[in-house]
Amino acid sequence: MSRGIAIGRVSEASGVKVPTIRYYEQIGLLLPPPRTEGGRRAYEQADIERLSFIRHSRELGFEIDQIRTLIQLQDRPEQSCADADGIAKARLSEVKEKIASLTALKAELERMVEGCSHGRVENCKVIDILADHSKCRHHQLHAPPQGTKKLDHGALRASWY
Amino acid sequence: MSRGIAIGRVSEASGVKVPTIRYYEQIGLLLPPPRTEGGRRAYEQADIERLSFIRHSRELGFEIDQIRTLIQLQDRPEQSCADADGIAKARLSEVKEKIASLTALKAELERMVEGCSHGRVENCKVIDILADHSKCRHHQLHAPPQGTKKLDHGALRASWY
DNA sequence: CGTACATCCTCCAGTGGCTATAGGAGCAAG
DNA sequence: CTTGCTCCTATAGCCACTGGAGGATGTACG
Repeated sequence: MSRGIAIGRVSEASGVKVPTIRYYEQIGLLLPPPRTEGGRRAYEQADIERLSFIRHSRELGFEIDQIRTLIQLQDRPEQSCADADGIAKARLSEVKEKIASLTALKAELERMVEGCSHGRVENCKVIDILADHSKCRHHQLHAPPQGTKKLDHGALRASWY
Repeated sequence: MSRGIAIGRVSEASGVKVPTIRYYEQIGLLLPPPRTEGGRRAYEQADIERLSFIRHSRELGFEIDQIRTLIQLQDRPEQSCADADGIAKARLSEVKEKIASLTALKAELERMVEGCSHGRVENCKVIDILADHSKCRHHQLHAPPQGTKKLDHGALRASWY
């Protein structure tokens, strides 16, 4: 019995949801495992570890393509780790930038909320500041992170924060 | 001559790209303007102001649906601004949470980068920490923001940061 | 008046990283 | 043998846009 671990167990053990595991296989991030006679995926312990690696990387905000590179590096332990270091450093400066942006954002939102007289909309600081950009202080907040080609196409996305 | 402002001018003046303006019209965020004989959109100054409002709101990370509500409020100046205040406060606590998450993330990335011996992958702290989740410190980092229905479906999205 | 060129139009497909649903098959326990 | 759980594939949807094809319109200049 149990030649291979079922996808549900792998999901539980790795913390990656079942459809996400199948998705990772589809995009070539995870090797297709052998199947049982009935056609079900039969994984091994190593797959759980790989998925944990992927999950942790995603939690740290690395993109799928970067994770692909990191996995390749992991599979060649005799290589230089300069690339891995570079990826991590790039991510670190992204994170620093985002913290800076969000901190400026926080200041402005606080200004809005504190200035709200809790009366009617006509005197509301929240609406006021939104309507008149000149009343705000973060004019240069939104330069997209330098050196990212992938995010360029989504200039104003809320999710950028 | 110039009965109405062309979409290109509006785009320039508001800072919202042309296709995005058409998209906003499509999803009902912006009223369809009258057209010229040739079928081109003819805007007024008020549209530029509305688009500036939208852009600024997006920059502050508000979602389209929230902006819809904010616009409705703006159009009824005699109403209470409690709703606007609520939206801004909700956004503020999201931002605070994200700053906290990112700060934890930054700490872990710094630990990875500092620990890197700049040698081979087999001794690389970066790969090491990614592979073994127990070696990291942010286990409880990623509870999705409470009270957001819209973001629930993207649990691990990198863009969340 | 003709022509070159900028700007506009609609429609549709693609982005990232999944998530959800439909419609079915496999499999162990009672 | 039936109940109920897990699994399978395939497809569509999410957000907030962005980009391109292929064509129409408007304007500046000769």
